[in-house]
Amino acid sequence: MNLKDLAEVLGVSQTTISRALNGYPEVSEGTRKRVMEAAARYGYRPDSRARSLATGRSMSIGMVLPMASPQEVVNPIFADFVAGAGGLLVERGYDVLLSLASGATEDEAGAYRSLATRGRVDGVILQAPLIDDWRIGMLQKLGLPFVVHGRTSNETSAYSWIDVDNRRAFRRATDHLLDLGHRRIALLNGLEAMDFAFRRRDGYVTALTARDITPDPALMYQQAMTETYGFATTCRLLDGPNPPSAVLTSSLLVALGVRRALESRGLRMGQDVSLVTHDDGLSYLPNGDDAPMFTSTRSSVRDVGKRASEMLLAMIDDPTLAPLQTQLEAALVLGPSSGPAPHSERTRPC
Amino acid sequence: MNLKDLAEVLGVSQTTISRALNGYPEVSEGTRKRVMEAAARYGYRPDSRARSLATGRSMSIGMVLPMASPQEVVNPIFADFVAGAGGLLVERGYDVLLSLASGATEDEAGAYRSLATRGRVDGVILQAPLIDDWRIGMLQKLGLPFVVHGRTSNETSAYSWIDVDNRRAFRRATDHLLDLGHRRIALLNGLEAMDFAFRRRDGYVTALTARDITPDPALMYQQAMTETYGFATTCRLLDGPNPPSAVLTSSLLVALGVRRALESRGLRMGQDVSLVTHDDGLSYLPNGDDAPMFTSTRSSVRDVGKRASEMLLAMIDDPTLAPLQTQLEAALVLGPSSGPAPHSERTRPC
DNA sequence: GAATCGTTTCAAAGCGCTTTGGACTGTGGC
DNA sequence: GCCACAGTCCAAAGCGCTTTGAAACGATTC
Repeated sequence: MNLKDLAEVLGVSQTTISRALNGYPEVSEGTRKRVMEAAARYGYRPDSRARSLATGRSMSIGMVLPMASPQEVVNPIFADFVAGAGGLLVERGYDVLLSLASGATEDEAGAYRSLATRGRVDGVILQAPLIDDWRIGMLQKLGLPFVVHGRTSNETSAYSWIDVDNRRAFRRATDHLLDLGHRRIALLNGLEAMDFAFRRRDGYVTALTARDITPDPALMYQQAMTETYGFATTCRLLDGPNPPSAVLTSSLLVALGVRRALESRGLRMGQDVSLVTHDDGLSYLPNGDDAPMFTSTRSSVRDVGKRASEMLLAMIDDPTLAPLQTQLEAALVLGPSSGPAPHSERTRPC
Repeated sequence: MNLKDLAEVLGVSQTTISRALNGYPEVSEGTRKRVMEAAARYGYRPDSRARSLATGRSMSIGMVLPMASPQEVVNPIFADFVAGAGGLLVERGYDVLLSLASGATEDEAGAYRSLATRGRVDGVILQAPLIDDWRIGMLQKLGLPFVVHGRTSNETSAYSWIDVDNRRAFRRATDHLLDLGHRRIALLNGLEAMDFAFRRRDGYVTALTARDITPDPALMYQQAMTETYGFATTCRLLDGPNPPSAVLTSSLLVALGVRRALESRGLRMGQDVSLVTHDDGLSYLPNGDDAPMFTSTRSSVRDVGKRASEMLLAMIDDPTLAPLQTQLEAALVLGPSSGPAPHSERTRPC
């Protein structure tokens, strides 16, 4: 059942139906009611391709998901982010168009270009920006509204982004540990080509140097954020000559590994060794059931998704809008995993 | 730059350009070359909405992502599944249209109906089917090609699905533990409204009864699959009067929790208590770095995603195709987490 | 030289919607 | 009785593509 058929059945013009259904005032309430009832009865829904062609709006926002090679990690934040954006998107009638791209730069560039020039989406959200990210310049050239989830340090031009203050979060986390008397604090970071990881390290380093502690490269690690990374690295650290009394990790998954390393050698978390982690509030990875198990810098990815979609839709509604920037603060949530530094440190082999 | 402009520039008809670009034979090689060069030079890309309107093909496949309430868990499998499907989709020029829906049944139904009747997608993939799932009947009525990732036990009609043999996998896992002498085996399952969880329990129960062991309800749990669920449940079990000597879990995340519970009380995994888990091969949750850490029933979600997309595209190419069914076997991967049942069991408080 | 044929190209008719500009009512003011 | 004016409705022109049916053109055949 399409518009033409429905018009015939009702004996009115297509214009009238379109107007009635889209809430225009130039149609009497009686007609509107008749039209809406008929539409419901016959299950008529306007074809979105045709509508989109006519209006120039596609009613969907784009995201490019790089398919990592089998060894690489697929963005674990993705589903929660989209779910967070969902509320507003549903309300406004938007869908998410997911364009896959191989890891290759040119393929990913092609994916963005394709989204933009073929009119598939009204705007895009860019995930996981790197310290140097060509995608931002490219999207600017394409003239498509976009919001970056995160930021790019080496980008001087103005663009819209939403980001947690990762630097501050990790500075606070580090300060928290320093306040507790810790002096040797390990950092188990994510890959530092990612801008967020870079900023976190910066916050960590800043906090240390502010207290005249020289950051020890032997305490700083960067790797894809998995449980085994946390475990193995912590074991190595504890076996080393000068083990840390506290660990700071970029992901709850890594923190789980750190905790395992501690327990495996009978060290009490929060007493013998303290642990602070970043917590994205992922739904499948809760930080404890009611009370938190880890002290964490907490920032909900769902919430970021929600706000990012708000920003993007605002920009779509009004393309003349100046770039929007939203900086969020991560909460420092205290849990039992951090406590005063012990006076002496003793370790057993892993 | 659109088709009309390009035709003017080149001094040929729109028809010719369309044919040249889409590889039709009715165009001389010379013209084709000229057209393709011009298209590249001017960055012309056909508007996909217009093309889709003209061809009736939208070149995208749909998935509905229910946005769980803040407390619920967003499908953690999602990103890896899509990444798995990505290779073929990219190659064939398909995108994924993600329609969000609140948890409410009617909203989700609306989302599917909308995808189908508005012509937004050429087919859909259905995730996480329940034991009783109205969505299958609905998609059949809508007449849109679809593939279910998983199955629905209470559905008699024929439909296309791809699924791991969860029953067999858990039967084998249970048999493996039984062979090792374990008699009290706990099952930490996912929510059993989900069909996969239901089948897993069935496999587990079947294996037990085949050896004249009556399944003990006190050893069977179902819950959203998180680390704390594994931890807390295992602690409770170990504190109970008759603790299990082995645990079978539905997710690596849960297994991590079980392991923590064991370690927290000094029990050696694989010796004092054995552990077998299902492993979806999620990229951010590897089962060990090179050697597996857990004995597991392994089935790669990425692989399933790849095959599911193959099936769906085949059905889209040929709508007369009879429903396709693919059953995959999970590999039983041996790791250090399972070993012979100890003769006597001793536990300390958690 | 006319008829036939294959190759290459094109004009125009969709696809199903929105939206512009205009037409057609009935009302009230003068 | 005429004009202005809301209030309703409609025909038709897009949106940018694909695809049908036909035309133009040499080349080939008889």
